[in-house]
Amino acid sequence: MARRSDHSREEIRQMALNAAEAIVAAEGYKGLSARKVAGAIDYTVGTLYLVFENLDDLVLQVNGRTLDALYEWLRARRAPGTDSRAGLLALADAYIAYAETETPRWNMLFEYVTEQGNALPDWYQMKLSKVFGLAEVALKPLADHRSEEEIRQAARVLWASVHGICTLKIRHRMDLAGGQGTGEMAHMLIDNFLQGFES
Amino acid sequence: MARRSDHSREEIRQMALNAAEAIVAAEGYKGLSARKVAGAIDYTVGTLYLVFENLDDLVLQVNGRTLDALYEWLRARRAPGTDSRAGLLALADAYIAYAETETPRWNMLFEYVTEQGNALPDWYQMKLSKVFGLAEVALKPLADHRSEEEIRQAARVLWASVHGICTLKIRHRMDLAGGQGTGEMAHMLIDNFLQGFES
DNA sequence: CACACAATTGAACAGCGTTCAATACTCCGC
DNA sequence: GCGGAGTATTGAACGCTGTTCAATTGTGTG
Repeated sequence: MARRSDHSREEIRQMALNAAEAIVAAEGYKGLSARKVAGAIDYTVGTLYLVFENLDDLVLQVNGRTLDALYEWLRARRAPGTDSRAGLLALADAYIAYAETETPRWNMLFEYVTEQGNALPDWYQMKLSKVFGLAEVALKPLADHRSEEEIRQAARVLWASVHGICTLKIRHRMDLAGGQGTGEMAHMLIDNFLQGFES
Repeated sequence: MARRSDHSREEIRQMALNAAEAIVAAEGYKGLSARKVAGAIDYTVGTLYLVFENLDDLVLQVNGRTLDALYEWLRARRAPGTDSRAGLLALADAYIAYAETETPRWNMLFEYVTEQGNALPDWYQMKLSKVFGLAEVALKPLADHRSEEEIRQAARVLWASVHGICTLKIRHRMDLAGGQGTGEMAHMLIDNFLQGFES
């Protein structure tokens, strides 16, 4: 076996990330293991640890790719040239659709918790703010009487709120009698929030 | 050893739940293990499996107690006899304070995911809606021109939203430059939402 | 006092993340 | 073409995990 040199370190990295994504999609976050990923790309665990610091590092890098995919998904679905309200509703619907379509992958985005409350790496924060940026842009049309900073803050509040609705629904923390759907809740949120924010 | 009969099954259950809570508080969700819990109450793993179906069952029951504790925490901190806005702000602040004070315990509440998208047991849903009910009560003073159902929905939307803000902050998904604090974000949310909801 | 019953144990199994000495290979200089 | 240097790769090993269940031990009853 050893030293086949068939793949560069970067190729192995990409193969491993692909394999990890497939495993997560098929078996969920908990189904992921170093031996499974290694087996799927025809290498052994040892090789994986040459390319990744540890399994958390691998998960973080998969999450990085998920953030990229999420950004593209949202960008492709935003409502162009419409008013703020419609733009935000489209964005919220797209986010919800992503979470429901790619649930295990989306779940992993938040199940990964840094130990000891350490911050996430810079490149990860950048990808996150790129996603948040979409909400800021959608809110911009209201910018005439609100400061740049206020818009940024409102965008983050809305984003976090839609995310919360999404989370509780998908994790079955809102399976209550007479409950609304995720989309309805997000619309109710945005409609009422914007009435306050516009005035 | 065997059959000491020192403790009833229910006593063992309570002792195990206490021990589990202490372990989670000290080492976090990932630090929890059957052997650790068993060791802490001077029994062996086998006994644990007489009392709990499996470790997920134990986690679920710890979460049940956490929901009870959270309910009491919130109830003790709500602002009595004030208007809706103040009441909701107090509730949000209390929720945020609980999450920040009892972070590992609060985290476990949502890190536990049912496999295959199965719903959570009824007794768990009951505890959840009891907590949500606090927001409904706080919103009630606006009930004159809104239906009971609308209030229920708005309460859940607000709850999920505050939860979302809390989650992203605590999991470091909003450590962005110039970011506001959790409380400020929740206040911005409630203030703007209520302006829309009241009108 | 012995028997039956049930509470309790702890070894066993398969799998986990992680490490690292040993191996197998490739490439370079001769 | 051959030997040696160096590195990519392996896979066994360690201590941990959840879970099961035959074996053991203590208690209460007849």
